Amino acid sequence: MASKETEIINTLQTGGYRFTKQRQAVLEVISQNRENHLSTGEIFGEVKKKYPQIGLATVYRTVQLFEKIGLVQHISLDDGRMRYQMADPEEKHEHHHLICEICGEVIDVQEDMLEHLEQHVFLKKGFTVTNHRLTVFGICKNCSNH
Amino acid sequence: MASKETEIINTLQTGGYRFTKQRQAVLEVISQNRENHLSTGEIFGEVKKKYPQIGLATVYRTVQLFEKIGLVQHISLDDGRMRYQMADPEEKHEHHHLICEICGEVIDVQEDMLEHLEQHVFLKKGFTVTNHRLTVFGICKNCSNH
DNA sequence: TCGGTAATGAAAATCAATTTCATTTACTTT
DNA sequence: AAAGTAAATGAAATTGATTTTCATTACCGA
Repeated sequence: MASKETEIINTLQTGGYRFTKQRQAVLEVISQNRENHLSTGEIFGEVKKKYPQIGLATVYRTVQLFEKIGLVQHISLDDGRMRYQMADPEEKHEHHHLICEICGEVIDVQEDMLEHLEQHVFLKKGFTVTNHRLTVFGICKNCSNH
Repeated sequence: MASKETEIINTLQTGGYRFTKQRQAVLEVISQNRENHLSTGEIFGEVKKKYPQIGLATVYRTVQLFEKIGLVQHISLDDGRMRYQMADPEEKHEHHHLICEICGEVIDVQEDMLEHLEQHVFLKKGFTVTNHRLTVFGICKNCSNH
């Protein structure tokens, strides 16, 4: 059985892409910050700790490539910048986020509560769902307890 | 009973704001394009037809003010610009959008299919929902029929 | 009408993201 | 291992949306 990294290298090579040091470093940072929803700029900052010579454009190009091959997925928290996180191959859609309006914490929600919504929308609007993004705003448990 | 516009003027004045020609023009454009989900730049373009002297910054400031007082709401279609539409005072939350991945059409979904999700998330995560945003991607009826 | 505050327009500044381009790196073929 | 070729990179310039600055103008209450 191939290791996780070997798999990734294969996926890249199949598409004619290379697994460079820079790409490895970007992947490492995203992978080690699974719960942090880093923006591209933040990823750049983390990667620079290991590879100070890396360029910002490379990070932008890399996360976009990773998203194209399904390695990561972006989320938008409406603050004007893209954030990236590892994609779960088990999930057919993006998962959802709870955003605390006080502390800004982002809590992932894995379960898909929207299965019947897809059928509903198809019947009512003739719209075939391929993906969805749900962002829920509110107050997290911590902030509720002062 | 106060007219719609009188109400708006009152809401503005209560907050110490004024109802200027520019604000009236911006409101008119958003109001007359309820189904168009105009971006701020597009609103600017429309308003300029009536008030060529209006500045872009004024439009940006105006839509943000309108959102603050609850007159309009923004939606983000992840294309890097904010869009604004009239807020429906009947709705306690934002409504939802179906976005066709082929033609880009944005279809509004008024019904709130997520009421039970709020309770579920509160019980499971201790998270109190104040608002949510659901964006559904897929293929619209037109594009399905070639 | 006067005085003060809010609002405006134009231009400059910011900020995320993209593009350009010359250079470097990494596979593939000798 | 060396050469050839295409992909990848870094730095800098560019773009596009949005925000800020600042001098000027418009509005409201005394």
